[in-house]
Amino acid sequence: MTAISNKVINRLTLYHCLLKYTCKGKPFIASSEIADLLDLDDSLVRKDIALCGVLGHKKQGYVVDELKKSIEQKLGFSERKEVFIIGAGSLGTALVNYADFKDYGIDILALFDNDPNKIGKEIGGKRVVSLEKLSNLISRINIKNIILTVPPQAAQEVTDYAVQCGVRFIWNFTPTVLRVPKTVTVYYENIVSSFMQMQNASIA
Amino acid sequence: MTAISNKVINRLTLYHCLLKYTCKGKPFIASSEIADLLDLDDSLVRKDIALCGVLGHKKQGYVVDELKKSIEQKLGFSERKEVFIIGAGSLGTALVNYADFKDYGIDILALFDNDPNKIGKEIGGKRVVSLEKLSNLISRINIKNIILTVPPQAAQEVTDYAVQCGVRFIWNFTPTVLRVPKTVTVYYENIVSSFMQMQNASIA
DNA sequence: TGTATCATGTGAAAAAAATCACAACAGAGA
DNA sequence: TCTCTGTTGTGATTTTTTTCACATGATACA
Repeated sequence: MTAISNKVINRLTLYHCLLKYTCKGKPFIASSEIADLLDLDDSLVRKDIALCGVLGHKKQGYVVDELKKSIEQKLGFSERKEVFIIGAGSLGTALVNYADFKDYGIDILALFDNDPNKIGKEIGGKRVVSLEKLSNLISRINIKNIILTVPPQAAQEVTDYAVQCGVRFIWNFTPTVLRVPKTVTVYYENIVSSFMQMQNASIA
Repeated sequence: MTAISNKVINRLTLYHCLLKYTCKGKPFIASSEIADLLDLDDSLVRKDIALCGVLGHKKQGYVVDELKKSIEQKLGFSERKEVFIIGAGSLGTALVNYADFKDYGIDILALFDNDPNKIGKEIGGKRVVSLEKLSNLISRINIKNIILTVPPQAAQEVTDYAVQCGVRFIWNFTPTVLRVPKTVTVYYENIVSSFMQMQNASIA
């Protein structure tokens, strides 16, 4: 089981979306179809698929259902991943409501916030809890992942606290760079950068 | 003016966040500081910075203010980019409220939706407009960019319509792959993939 | 049954990205 | 003033990623 690069993860996830929504009902799909839709080289698609251990069929392509399941397995979609959201603002709310998360095993347990008007209420069926309780809850149910959707000014402070509480992975939706110990992984969901990359595509 | 790769754009944007929030007040910053915070090689940081045409100072590093401005210029943060959001659900709402967009020149003009309960209302200070009016508005004010935040089931249909209306760039927040003509660019904001990449970091 | 076709699977080559290594030299401090 | 240090800037190397090219062989169809 070789490690697989982020680029491959990204593409496999897109193939999976494609199989899930675009190819509904089709029994087979060719690498060239996937490649055309995503503007990739077809041999690259085949190599990605090979990493999932799926074999295609000459003159037919890949079995959609099998390929979809193999991607799910390879990327661990069916393993349950419990997550807390810190910051019950509109982005936190949007993520709680992101319906597809459950198909990927991403299970949001609760939201945390400091705002007394929000604490105790429910958003998207999940309870909003006082940030003070984070420490307690993390140790009790051993949560490793948090989604950070607080205002940028508060990001580092909240991060320090979360790290102290034992968090291991921080999915950072704030436009800030976080100072964390080496044992903690920050993944930057750099929304603005995405936009710039999109615009760049016009030149490239 | 050489074209610059998406990876570089991504990193430069992060450097910019860092300069904006983390380094407030400091006059200088060394490539090694940036590298440490972002877990990169310092020579890579220097090469990225060189692409912006900024020169550093021996034994001191880069002038924070100058570097920040140069990144803004290189990535075109100050050029105004007008955008429509299609889909006034919770994700659309979150993006309208994303305060930092304006610092990057991203200007959301309006939201579009089919829901009669939403049409005519305001979200985050922007008007929600009937999707039917998209064609008209696009041709009148020549909008090129849309943010797509509709439910995945509706994504392709709305995309077809938007393309027909003359849209050039689609920032796709839905977990779907879109069929578009070669003249249209889709940028996939593959939220789930980000999470998987984050988890992957534990192994890598 | 035979043949032509078309999609796979994969080595080899090319391109892109990152790392290494170090000369240069400005600045700090004795 | 002199020396030492720390940081830049960059050429060379390595690693990673992508593309190219094509042999293989299953399938459709006559």
